[in-house]
Amino acid sequence: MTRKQTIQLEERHRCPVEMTISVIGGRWKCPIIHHLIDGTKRFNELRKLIPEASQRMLTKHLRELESDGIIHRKVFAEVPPRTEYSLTDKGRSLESVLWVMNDWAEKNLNS
Amino acid sequence: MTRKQTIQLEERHRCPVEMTISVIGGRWKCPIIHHLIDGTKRFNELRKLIPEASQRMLTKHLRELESDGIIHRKVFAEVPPRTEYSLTDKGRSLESVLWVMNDWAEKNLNS
DNA sequence: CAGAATCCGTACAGATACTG
DNA sequence: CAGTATCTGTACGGATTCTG
Repeated sequence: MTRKQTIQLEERHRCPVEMTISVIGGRWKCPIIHHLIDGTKRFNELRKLIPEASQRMLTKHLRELESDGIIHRKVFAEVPPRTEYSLTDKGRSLESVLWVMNDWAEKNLNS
Repeated sequence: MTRKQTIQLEERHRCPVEMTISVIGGRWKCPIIHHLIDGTKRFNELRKLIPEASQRMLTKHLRELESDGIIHRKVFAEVPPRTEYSLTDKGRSLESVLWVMNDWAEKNLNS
């Protein structure tokens, strides 16, 4: 077994904290989750709410959040197409975690 | 001003949650903090405790944690040189945050 | 409307060699 | 011992164009 394979193996069982970071750590994942806490949103709504994110990155992060079970993606077979994104129960359970991080930052990073 | 407005306002710059992630989000920062919770460590001790990290990356992340005020770096003017790393108060205050993230992952990412 | 595909520059990360 | 310095590869992110 090569060193690279060993590392990749170890990467699979990172510590839980790092797994949490990998779920919420993307540049646009916090904004996405935050806006979905307010309610279901369509793709272009999210684009307008997070204009700094390119469409490619928004799509990518939405797909990652979906495959991590944080958000639900519902596609309507219509013309023109419509897609609605919403938080899953797992996604909603993240809210308290985010608040803890939020409060820590406000207390300790008053820079 | 409501809590929600606070978040949205800061989001334009970077929301507190993302600031927290930027502090602890590096590949080796969690392992470093974790080992320093157990007590002060020298550079080569950390290398042995986190062998998968290259020396360059370990140094880099230690410096970042230092400049974020999470760890303290004490250099002894000796030959051979000795450097001791320890958590600051701010660093120790992170522990509860990490536990919240840890617990969330264990509950929700049992994959 | 909600994306997929492509191209491209930069930042991040690893390996190796060197040093006070 | 505790780092630098350098070279190199890769992954990330942005901009643009195309499509069912």
